[in-house]
Amino acid sequence: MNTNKDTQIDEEQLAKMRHSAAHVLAEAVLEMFPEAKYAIGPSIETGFYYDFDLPRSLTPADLIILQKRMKKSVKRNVPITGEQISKNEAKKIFAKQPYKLELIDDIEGDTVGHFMHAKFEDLCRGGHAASTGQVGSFQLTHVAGAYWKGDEKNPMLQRIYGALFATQEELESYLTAREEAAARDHRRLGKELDLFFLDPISPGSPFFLPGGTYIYNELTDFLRELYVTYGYDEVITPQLFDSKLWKTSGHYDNFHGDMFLVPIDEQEMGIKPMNCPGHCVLYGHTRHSYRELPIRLAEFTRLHRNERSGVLHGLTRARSFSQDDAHIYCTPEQLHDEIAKLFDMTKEIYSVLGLENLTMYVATRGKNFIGNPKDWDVAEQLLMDSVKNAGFKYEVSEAEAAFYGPKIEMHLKDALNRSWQLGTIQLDQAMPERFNLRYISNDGSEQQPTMIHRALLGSLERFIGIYLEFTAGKLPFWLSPTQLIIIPITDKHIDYCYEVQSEYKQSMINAIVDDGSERMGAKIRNAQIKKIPYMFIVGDQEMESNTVAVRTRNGDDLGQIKREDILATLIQLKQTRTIELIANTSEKQ
RNA sequence: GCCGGUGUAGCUCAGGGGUAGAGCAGCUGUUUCGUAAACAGCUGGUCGUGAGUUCGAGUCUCACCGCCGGCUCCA
Repeated sequence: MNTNKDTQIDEEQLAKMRHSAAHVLAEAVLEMFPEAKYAIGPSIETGFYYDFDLPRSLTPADLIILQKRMKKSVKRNVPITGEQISKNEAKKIFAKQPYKLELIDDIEGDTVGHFMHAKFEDLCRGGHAASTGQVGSFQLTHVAGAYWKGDEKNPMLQRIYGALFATQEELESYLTAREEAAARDHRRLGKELDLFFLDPISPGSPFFLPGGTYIYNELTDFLRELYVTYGYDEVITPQLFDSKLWKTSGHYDNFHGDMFLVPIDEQEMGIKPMNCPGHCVLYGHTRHSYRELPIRLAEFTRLHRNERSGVLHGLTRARSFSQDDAHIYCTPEQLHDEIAKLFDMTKEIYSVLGLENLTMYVATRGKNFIGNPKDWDVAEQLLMDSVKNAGFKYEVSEAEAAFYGPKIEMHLKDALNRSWQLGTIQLDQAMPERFNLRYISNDGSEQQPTMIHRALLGSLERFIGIYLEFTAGKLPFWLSPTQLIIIPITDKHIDYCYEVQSEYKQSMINAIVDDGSERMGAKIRNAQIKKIPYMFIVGDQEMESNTVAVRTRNGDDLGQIKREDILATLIQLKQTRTIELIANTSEKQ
């Protein structure tokens, strides 16, 4: 039930409230620091922020003070008014505000918006609540550094973030949800479930424990099955290449800062950040007929990128990672169908994983690019048509393409609503040109193939990270490192447990026996914490009737089930890669 | 890389100039139990690293490293 039915707040109104709260925040900051320089303060998805140039760094205590001052301003409930004024007039008003002066010059036209409430005035395009009393419920959350105009060459300002919602209830539920999201953080789950860890001895390079490795291998097994049906050939290429290769590919000029370069004897070599140049060498190693095309080369080997220290983030942003990478070499005529197949494959993969909420972006040519602009235009249009034909909605991200071609990006959000790019499909005419790749056409002439770079899950590390957050660690049966734990009620049931376990091992289901001296309740609790999909409880009754008592990690008690029946069910669950656990097998019979 | 925060046992954290602590985990016993924590004992730390201040430094200063939140950059 909506408690405020008289005041249904839509997104637009909410944005106005958030933007107004930013003004109230700036007012409070200026009261506290009269010499403060203020920059910009927009509304964002869950609230607002405002950037300031201040004489000292803010502390958490400052936020409490600022919030109190803001609440006072809200209580005074003064009207927020605005008007258009001439740029000259505005420059007088903001004479001591360098950031505002710069913004005035940036704005097109002769006039700018001038908004004020009480004594506070701001340069602003508008969109406000009527008064400070109508900004909703908010809380200042944190301070962070942010470059002026988002450019790292500019000075760094202090950005104060606030959460804001129409009602106190919504604000509180947002703040609670944020706290709960921490429990789904893949870095935390990685520790709790013994999947992986990171050690300062190699920053940004995860150690995969047996459990994490199991997930990784199950994913690649799944992809390899699809590679058979979709006609891919898996290859393995070197890790380390003479810098000549990176100069040919263009990486040396465009990706230099992100590469690990090492001197070896008299030459410089580079550890591969991508597989494409190696695949081009492999393609160019032999002559190809048009009859062989498309050639689809897949590779899972490790890539290394020298990510700047401040951006590393668990599995989702690592220096060492691998991709479900492949490069497709085809004729221009085949391009359209190849891309359509890629979307079929994408849909197949993501539907098995239960991820239906991919956001697609088409990224267009940026400042750094190789090749000619006309080819880019054609390629960009082809991608937009293809993604539409595949039934996906998409957005355009201007100037976000890789340097060698436009791309489709598939994004998903993590537990804290941060968006990450997973899969990508990229078109490339430039690299075949640079590597002088050819195929013999049906008229005997040499032609240049088109190249598609594609990774559908993207980085496997990043994917595993995001997927852990999506599932809160309750992985589907087939991806669970431990699928089944068998719990004896007393020691005399242990032999029977091991007997059951050996059946499962033979069927390639990962079952363990908890033969410790704890009580059954404690063992169940531990299994629950480890999010093991199934628990079999075994006591006298089960031994006598040749059954096991089945319980799921969701707390469902399925009762006693014949050993052969539940085994068949679980084998099927694994083979079909079913996402949900079977809550009650009796319904099936 | 930049701004801010932070670093004490495997994990979560207390201790803020004067003998390094708790819970959980681990180990050893005891307990043999029917669906989310049995009991007892024991082990475990160059307090991120290095300098400095001090009679004395987890504690104060500085530098470096890692991590966390942003910014920038990207799968």
